[in-house]
Amino acid sequence: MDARNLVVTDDEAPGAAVRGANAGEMLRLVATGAAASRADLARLSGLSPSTVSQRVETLIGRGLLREVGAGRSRGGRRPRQLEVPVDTVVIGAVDLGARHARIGTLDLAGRVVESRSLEVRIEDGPESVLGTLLTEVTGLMRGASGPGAVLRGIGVGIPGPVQHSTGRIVSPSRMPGWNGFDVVGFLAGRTDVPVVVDNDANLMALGEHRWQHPELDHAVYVKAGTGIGAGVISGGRLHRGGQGSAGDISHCRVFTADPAPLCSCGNTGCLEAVASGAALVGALRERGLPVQSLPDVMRLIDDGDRHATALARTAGRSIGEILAVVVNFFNPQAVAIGGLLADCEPLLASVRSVLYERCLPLATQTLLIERLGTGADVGILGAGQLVIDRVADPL
Amino acid sequence: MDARNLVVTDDEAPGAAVRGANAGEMLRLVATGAAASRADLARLSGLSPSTVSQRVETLIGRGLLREVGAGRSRGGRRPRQLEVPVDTVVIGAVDLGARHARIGTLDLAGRVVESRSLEVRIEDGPESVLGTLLTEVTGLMRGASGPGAVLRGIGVGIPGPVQHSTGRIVSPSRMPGWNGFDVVGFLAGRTDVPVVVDNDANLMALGEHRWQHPELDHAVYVKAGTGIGAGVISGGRLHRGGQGSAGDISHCRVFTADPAPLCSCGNTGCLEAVASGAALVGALRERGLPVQSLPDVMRLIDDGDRHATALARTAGRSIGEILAVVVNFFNPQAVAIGGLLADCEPLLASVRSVLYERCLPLATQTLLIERLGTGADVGILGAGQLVIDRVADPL
DNA sequence: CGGACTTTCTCCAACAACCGAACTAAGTTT
DNA sequence: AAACTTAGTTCGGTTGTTGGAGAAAGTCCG
Repeated sequence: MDARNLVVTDDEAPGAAVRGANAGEMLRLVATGAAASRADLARLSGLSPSTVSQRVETLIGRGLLREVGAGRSRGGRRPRQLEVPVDTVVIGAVDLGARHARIGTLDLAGRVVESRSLEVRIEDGPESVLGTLLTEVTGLMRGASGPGAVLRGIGVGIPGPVQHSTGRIVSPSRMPGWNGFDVVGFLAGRTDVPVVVDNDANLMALGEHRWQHPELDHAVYVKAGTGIGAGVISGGRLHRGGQGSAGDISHCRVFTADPAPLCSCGNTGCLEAVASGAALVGALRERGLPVQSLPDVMRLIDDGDRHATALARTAGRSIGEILAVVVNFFNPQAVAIGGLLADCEPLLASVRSVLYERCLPLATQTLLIERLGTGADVGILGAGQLVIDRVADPL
Repeated sequence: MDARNLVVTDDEAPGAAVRGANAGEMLRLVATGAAASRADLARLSGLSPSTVSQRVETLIGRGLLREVGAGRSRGGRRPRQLEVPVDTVVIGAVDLGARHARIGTLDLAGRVVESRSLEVRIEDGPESVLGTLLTEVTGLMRGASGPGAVLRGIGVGIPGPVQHSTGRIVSPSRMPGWNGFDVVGFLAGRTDVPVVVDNDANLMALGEHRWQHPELDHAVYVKAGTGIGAGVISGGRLHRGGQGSAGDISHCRVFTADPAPLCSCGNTGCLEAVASGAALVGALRERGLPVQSLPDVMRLIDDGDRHATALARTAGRSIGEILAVVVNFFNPQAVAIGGLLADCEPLLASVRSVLYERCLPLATQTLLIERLGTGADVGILGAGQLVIDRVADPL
């Protein structure tokens, strides 16, 4: 009877040991102030001091990190402080939405330098929309950054299915004229820096995970806005699935009042047809209420309108229903809800309620259920992560 | 405009490059006859000849592989044939079920040497049941294997939630007296080889994935027997989730005829209360039909009983409903259904039908939906994989 | 003030896992 | 017999890592 056999070590989640050890994460640690020196990085990343030294060297060589004098002593030699060259490197990001786009510039830490929203008419087609946005982003960059700043990459989020490997859009539901469009190809022809494209919910997941839950292995991030989507983190990495459509829960069927609403996809009772912002707007208009868009609905709820609040509760229960299956199946450590609808407390409460009611206790006992911790910039933050990972890694 | 930027290489799935390159997989390649020599292994694993040579050397040194003369020439030097020492190394496996347990011995290739079923009374408690099964397995090993055979590890599957990291059982639903039991600790005290424990659906997934879909990155395997569970493969590896409860879809709510059946968990309308073997037995007995157990139900369906078949179809639709959410959310490349109920064609057809109806076309267009390709031994095959991965790796 | 710690960081040897090229070995084909 | 083929090893090199010695630059305490 050998004591060694008593210990069944858990198979380290793949990449878990490396987490915090890739270039993007090191930059973030430095930029957030979590690490100011090589020694700090060694402690936080789990790598040996020698390795950190080496890596820092190559990052400095690439202009992605720099030394800025000595810091305060902690009882020994003073650390040589590190800094991310915020003023010389810029990343562009676009988070395209249904009616609005969020554009921004980010520094190498993945932090937003400047961002703003602008209205877009998605039906103008990809060339027009993306062309304009690209111009806006480069304009933003030139305006905001120092004269020595260099654009190193652009990340784009699309509110529809994107094949991340090719950068193409695949049969989107509310983007006429965009089907099959090669976003990466189009943009790469208009700029000389790397371009990465992904689904908006994926970018949201990436942004929220890195900035709020970097330590979690498995998490689900739901974007409940005009449409409903989700981004999935598995093993610390974005899970895109076999066809890259993972997280697309918008057409899952939910329990509804009897004439199940018809969805744009042709099916009835889809989550999107019941719980999306578009569905709420539609339902309230049918009742003769004066709502034009989702913000109007939110205002009604804030004002305590019974019908609007009831609809929000129903929407929350429907989202919760689907998430209950997701939580049981996937057993994430966190479920976070973002998008405009996440600001609606009754909706969030309903989601929580259904999750606790319909999930295994084992799955919910340590489950975090929360509102997205990051604000309107979460999408471009995610885009920044994607770009930094491509630009900084491989070391 | 730089051509390099046009190429957006897909982030290699983690481990995909290594797949087929770990020790367990090399043994399997040799044992299945897919590879007979070092050169074959190099071709199939993607590793360089020198690396393969090296690895084979260490495997031979560990007694996990051996050389057996030269093979036929293919126009050049004759290969030095390799063989897995089937007669000197044995692995024990137990796949515990509700009323029956499947036990077996496997060779280093992960193939079953001998297996058989035996009845168990799970309510006798873990000490009694596991003690008996351990005795049976060691007996099987001594009987079947050559005199030089050495047991190198034991894998155990449990029909309930298992915390794989500790080897403990956590609040199982139909296993009175097993809650919190430390299976690994118990068995390690009675044998001197490594013991690994996991949920039965996870083992099924592991077995089916390795033997039927080793090339797939993402797949879902459903066990529809007396209970309903699922095993999840993500990134080529078993996904256990944050608490190790991933795949436990038995208490997801499904659409039901009006008085939603009460589940053992206290909720109503659970998948398990509608579509599990136990539920079918119960429903048919309520109608006064003479069924004692799931095989009786299967017989009724085979005989064309209307009620039984209708119930099976309903069960299939319910399973399909949940799987539709799973497929949309997870976007696997394959969904395979095993367990006794998978032999029921009407049920399988209903699952397929609902999946194609309720999933994104993008998610189903290349999705494989099939019956489990491996038979009753799939669980112990999975257990074998788990043990081999522990015994052979790290190289 | 000076010696004894501390902390920070670098240098170097070593290691693990891998690869490619050159080479040996042992065939077959023409 | 020469020319090719296939199989396998040896060896040096690459990459990414670690650990330890030790240099650099402090603080602290008697």
